Amino acid sequence: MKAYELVLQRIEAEISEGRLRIGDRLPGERALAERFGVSRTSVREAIRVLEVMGAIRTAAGSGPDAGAIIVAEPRSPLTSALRLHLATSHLPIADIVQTRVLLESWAVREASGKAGAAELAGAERLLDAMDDPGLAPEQFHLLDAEFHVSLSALAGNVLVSTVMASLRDAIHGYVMAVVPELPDWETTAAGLRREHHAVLRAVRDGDGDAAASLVAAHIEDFYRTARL
Amino acid sequence: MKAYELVLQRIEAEISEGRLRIGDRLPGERALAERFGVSRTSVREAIRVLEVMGAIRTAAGSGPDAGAIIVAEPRSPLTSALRLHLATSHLPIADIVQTRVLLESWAVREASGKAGAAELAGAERLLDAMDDPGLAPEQFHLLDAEFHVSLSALAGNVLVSTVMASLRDAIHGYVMAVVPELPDWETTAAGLRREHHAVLRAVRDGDGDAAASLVAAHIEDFYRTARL
DNA sequence: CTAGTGGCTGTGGTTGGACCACACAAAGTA
DNA sequence: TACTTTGTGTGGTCCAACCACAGCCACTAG
Repeated sequence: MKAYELVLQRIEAEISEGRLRIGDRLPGERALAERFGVSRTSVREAIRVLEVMGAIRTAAGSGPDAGAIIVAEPRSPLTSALRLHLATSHLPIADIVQTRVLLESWAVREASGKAGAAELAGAERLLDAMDDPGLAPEQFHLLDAEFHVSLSALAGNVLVSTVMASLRDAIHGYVMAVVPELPDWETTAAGLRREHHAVLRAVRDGDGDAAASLVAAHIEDFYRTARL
Repeated sequence: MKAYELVLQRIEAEISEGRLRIGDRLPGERALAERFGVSRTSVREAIRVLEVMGAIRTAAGSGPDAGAIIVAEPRSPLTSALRLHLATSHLPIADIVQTRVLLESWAVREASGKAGAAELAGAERLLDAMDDPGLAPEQFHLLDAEFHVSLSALAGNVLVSTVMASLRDAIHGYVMAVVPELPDWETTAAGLRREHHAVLRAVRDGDGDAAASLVAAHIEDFYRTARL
């Protein structure tokens, strides 16, 4: 077994057994190297891996925020992995869109009637912000992504909403590359706004079936228009 | 920007632009270090990350299989990330089960009628192997996992089947830990076998709705029995 | 002539040591 | 009291070696 794998295993075990919890600080790299009987380099490789996996956050310097701190950021590793495998062309964009439709329509159906006014407030605020007619496409899409993610979060499934967010992040670049090609951005945006409001209304009214089919059509329409 | 991030970015860009394709070999670590103007250490950290992300495979020695080779193994990073975040207790098992039900019932519905005899042959062979009454629980569950994954693959969505496989892998340890607690393994196994055959039959007959509800009940039943 | 053997070479894997930039904390100073 | 300086511990980076490994190749014993 490689040295960094050993370190990885040991640290993961400590997290698993609850000896390390979120917010805790790992010992310094030099201390870990000594404890595990490996070089600091190997410890660093393990730390790197944990960092890109979203399990820890590192910062130099001293003080309470310095060092390697246990966090739970499941979104970033999913996003990176998706982006990377999208790049190898072994993961068709069509599959991503299909998965989005699947997850998101399930989420809004699940959320319908279940989500109270307080939970819906965040989504409404995003829609309000998107109503600004002077918004640049880039800003619009960032808000759009946030809206869809917050909608998915209403279903209360951490995994689903995390995957949703990662899917959005991973294809964001592709979407933005295609926006300038659109024949009429203003018209497209107006349609998107209208559809967003309709979806949110269905969720608020507790009409799960309507919300699901609306959101599915909304997503599929956009990708058809964008020819992705 | 950190040095290893720069290396990561450059290599990812080369993959993205098609200059590096699956099966290609990366230049040696020493050569990359010189090309990017960083130390070999930083190159190695980037390589490590790409490795755990399932984008490359490394091997020492010489010959055609040695060095860092571009691969596409999207399953392993998802599995590791899930396992890791499962360990931090910020990802409830219930969410994973719910997601499994969601994805898998969609997959079998999609596959119903679409999958031909050739595609179904693999799944049937697995069920035959699971009919062996002397099978140990561990072996049974490995075959079980394979069956569910091959079932999901029938829908033809790479992302969905990959996520499915990762979900199974990530919770495999939890499942195996609970099997010895079951009051009567043989009875449980018999039920699982029966349900598997029923699901496969529905898929073969093109009855998507039946297949979806059968597989959903199958999964939920098992986790209820296992009290996970 | 063939089969085996040993060294050569290039690969990733690992180590120890050195230095840097950073950020806070504490001691010193106006 | 308020500011400045110094100290200390953190991660970030680099370097120069050495190891283990695996293929390749020339040499040698049969």
